[in-house]
Amino acid sequence: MELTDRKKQILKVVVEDYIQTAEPVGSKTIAAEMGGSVSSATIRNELADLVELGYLEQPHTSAGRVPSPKGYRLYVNELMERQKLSLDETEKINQSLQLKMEELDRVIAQAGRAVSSFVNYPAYMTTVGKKKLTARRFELLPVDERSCIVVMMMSDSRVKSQLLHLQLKVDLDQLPILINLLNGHFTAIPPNEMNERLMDVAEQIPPQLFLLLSQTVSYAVDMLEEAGQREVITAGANQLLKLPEFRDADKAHELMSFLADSKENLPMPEDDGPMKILIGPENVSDALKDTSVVMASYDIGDDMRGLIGVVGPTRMDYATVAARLSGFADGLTRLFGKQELPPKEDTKE
Amino acid sequence: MELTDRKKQILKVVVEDYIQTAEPVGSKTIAAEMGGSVSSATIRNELADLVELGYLEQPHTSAGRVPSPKGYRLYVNELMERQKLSLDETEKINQSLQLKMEELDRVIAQAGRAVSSFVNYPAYMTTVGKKKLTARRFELLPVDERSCIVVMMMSDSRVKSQLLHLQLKVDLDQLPILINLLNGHFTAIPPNEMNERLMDVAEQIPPQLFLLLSQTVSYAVDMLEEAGQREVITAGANQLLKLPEFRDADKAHELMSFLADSKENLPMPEDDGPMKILIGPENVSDALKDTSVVMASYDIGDDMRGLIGVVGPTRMDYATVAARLSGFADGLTRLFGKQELPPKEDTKE
DNA sequence: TTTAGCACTCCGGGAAAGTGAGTGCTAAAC
DNA sequence: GTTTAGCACTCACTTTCCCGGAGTGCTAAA
Repeated sequence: MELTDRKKQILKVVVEDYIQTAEPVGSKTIAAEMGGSVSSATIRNELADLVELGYLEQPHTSAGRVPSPKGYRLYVNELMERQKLSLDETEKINQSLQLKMEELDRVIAQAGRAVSSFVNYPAYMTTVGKKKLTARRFELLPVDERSCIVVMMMSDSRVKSQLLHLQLKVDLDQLPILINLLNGHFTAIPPNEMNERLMDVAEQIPPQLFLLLSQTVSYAVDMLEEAGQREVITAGANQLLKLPEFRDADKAHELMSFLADSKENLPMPEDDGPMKILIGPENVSDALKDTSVVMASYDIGDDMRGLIGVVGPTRMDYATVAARLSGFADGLTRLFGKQELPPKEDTKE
Repeated sequence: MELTDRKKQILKVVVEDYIQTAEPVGSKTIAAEMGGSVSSATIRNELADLVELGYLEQPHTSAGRVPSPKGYRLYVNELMERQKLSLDETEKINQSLQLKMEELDRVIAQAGRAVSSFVNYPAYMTTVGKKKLTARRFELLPVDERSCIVVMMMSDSRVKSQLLHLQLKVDLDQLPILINLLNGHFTAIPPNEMNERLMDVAEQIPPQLFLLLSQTVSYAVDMLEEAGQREVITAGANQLLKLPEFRDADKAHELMSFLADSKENLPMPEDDGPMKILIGPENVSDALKDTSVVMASYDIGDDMRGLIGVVGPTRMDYATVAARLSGFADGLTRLFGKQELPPKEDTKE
């Protein structure tokens, strides 16, 4: 059953007023805000209906009205005006994304901080990739007879490297053999198969080479597994404390702890479009039951996507947050698009 | 003027009781805790003296006593019993330091989280190194004609690498020339001199090689500067909210914001031993004026030291925190000592 | 269907009063 | 001189009570 236009307009006013003030909104205020075309008594009748229908709630008998999650949902879906970013804001976003291309994690972390301080709510960020990460190419660079550098290029074109200290001296002439072995047998396979593969090739080479090989492979496995698993970082949790709904230390603590160590259970958009909003009880995690989350995703390249989420009270300024967040998402897509380097022939598996 | 033994004992009881309860301590409680050898009236006389001398404070006329910073200082210097870690605790610390040797930053961050959750206060971590970071060795690995991998080993033996996308095609045969150039002219000099040096060698090579060279050098400069500047990470800020002194959202917010973005102004021990305690107003930063900080440092190797700090209310459990923190510091020293790999002949400059 | 009017509800703040932990002082005991 | 018991006093904290005001729901008129 559709709401009348007037009811919708009233709902909109209630939501927007409540978002600003965090105080229940009374009929008189609404009447004023609607330009005096109707009296407060009329509004009261409408309000009673809206409560009846579940779009609004009344903290107690003689208080104003507060939007319910259902109310927010309707607001977000139909009533909210999609905001455009001002030039100034776009400018600011781009400025905060003037990042040197460093390691991916660091870029994301920095962007996360920028997002959080730009929307004034805590933010979290992570990445998702459909394909399993594999090694694309190995190199071994001799340093001295007791150590060498492993370089591994991964299927997402990131390059990782580390100094390895060898248990045994290795003949430098034999390094090419190892490199061939690595590139021949250990590329394009998922990390969990690498140890098996290691057994397969064990007989083909002399034992002292095998030691270095297994050290290298073990490093590769670690790296791939670590880079492949989604890490969630959060930023700006302290922003919560400015909000009246989190002045209660217990509430704030609960949510902040949740944000601090939830690595897995933060909401992620699996399927649909670039933007998603979860309101209050729509969240699965208990800790988020009376908060809202706005999420956006962006392209990183190589079939990876990045994800930004913003957490706030249900009384969140959805319009502004959504606008700014998608501004950031666009900015990040552009950032990674520009710096996206490599050809990626071999990522089929 | 020295305090009598009894005064000291009373001070100790007050501090330890207050640390536990966060409530002003009364004469009766003290008398009881001292085994009834003296009456509460006697204690009251002593307390009055201790207030007079500035070791204790009285929130208001008819309240119990609370230690002043001066009182805590005496406690920390003389009265506090150096705690030993229980086997169980040592075990836990070691367990939480079972880290794979990954990138330094990540290891430190992880250790920071462990520290924080082990002492139940926020922790911050950073590194300090006396010498300027330089490049020790370069390598270029061709990928295809439009891209190659730069590998740079730094003077602290860390290895960084990245895929570079080339603006111009480069003849693979010429890479060795570049590598020689890099290793000959750009090692063991601080990053800020690299651009000058780049000018110096400009004439020696053909222009299209120069482009790749300058790209590589620019990457090297970025890397060195970034790795050389101390980054401060914080963990467990939410722990604050459990403490009665931070139930006030404004106070908590102030300190948490300070921790979140203070990259420079957190206290660092410059000189002295492995452990340092700053109490309340002994801190320089305003935001820390009524908090205390316990710091420890540990060896990373290659003339770098790591630093762990713990922030809490002046009413901090100094004995326990100090013990656990130094447990961690030892653990980390051992961790880095074990995995310390390389020979370091060339770090002289 | 809208509006004005009115009695009613209930939150929030502030004053008043009671409670109790703890003190400082005095005078006696050791 | 030091310690102790006794006692009146102080002051934060809690509870209770009261009141104003914002906002409601209902009714009756427009």
